[in-house]
Amino acid sequence: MNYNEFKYCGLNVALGALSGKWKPIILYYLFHQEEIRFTELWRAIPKVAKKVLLEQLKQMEQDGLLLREEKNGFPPEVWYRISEKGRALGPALAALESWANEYAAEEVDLLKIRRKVTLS
Amino acid sequence: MNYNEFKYCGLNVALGALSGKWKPIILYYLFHQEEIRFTELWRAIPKVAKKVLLEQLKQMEQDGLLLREEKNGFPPEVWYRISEKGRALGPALAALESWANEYAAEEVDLLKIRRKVTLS
DNA sequence: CAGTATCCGACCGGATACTG
DNA sequence: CAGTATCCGGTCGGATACTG
Repeated sequence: MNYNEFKYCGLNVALGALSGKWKPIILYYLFHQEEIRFTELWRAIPKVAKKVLLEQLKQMEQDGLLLREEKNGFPPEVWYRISEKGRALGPALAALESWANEYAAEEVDLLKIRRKVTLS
Repeated sequence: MNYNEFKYCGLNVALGALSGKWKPIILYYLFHQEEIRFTELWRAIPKVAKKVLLEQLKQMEQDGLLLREEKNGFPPEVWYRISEKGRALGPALAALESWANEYAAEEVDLLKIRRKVTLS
């Protein structure tokens, strides 16, 4: 595999779909809650700006990780749920987590972490 | 698991260690090449600035993903190789890759992707 | 050859106010 | 309530020149 092949390889696609400050925690709630309303999710995650949360949800929807259901009416009511594609990420996420638990047991203050996962 | 626990969970640690534009491709070479010299790696990855490549290698070394061996003398000669901890990421990376191959078969132009994976 | 020092642009995430 | 519009600051990555 040379560089040009690598650019398109699946690993980068997967990491790209996970790239976003709040996506892991969003996935966590979607995995454990079957269906969650926007404001509920927003309140569950303190310190995230509404705009940013919406951006990341939109990206995840475009990537097919979650489903967005809008129940029309007023006031608006939007529910998010994990998609099949998103749920299929479960094993990979579990593998990452168990790796960290085995090899990086020390807690890390993630408030200080700020590294792109982006690709080229 | 509430928000504060989540901040420290293993998934975020793992994604943090993978967060960096060139880390996946660096890992690729380390997985397949046993030992690789800096310039060789640099030449293998076109379009990456030497400074940036060094930064990411240093982060990966600090995270314990790779080992850096400096053979003193002149000219300097530095070899990088995967560590045990780094190699242990293999299954998780393979899981991500197979997920992408199954669910995101369409190729994506990664040159256009630029999303942080960062955490909070 | 490996690494450092600068400078810079782009982008991401944060804060706030506003709309339908 | 869900979403948009602005504005802003920090940080990451890119380019280049330089050093030991």
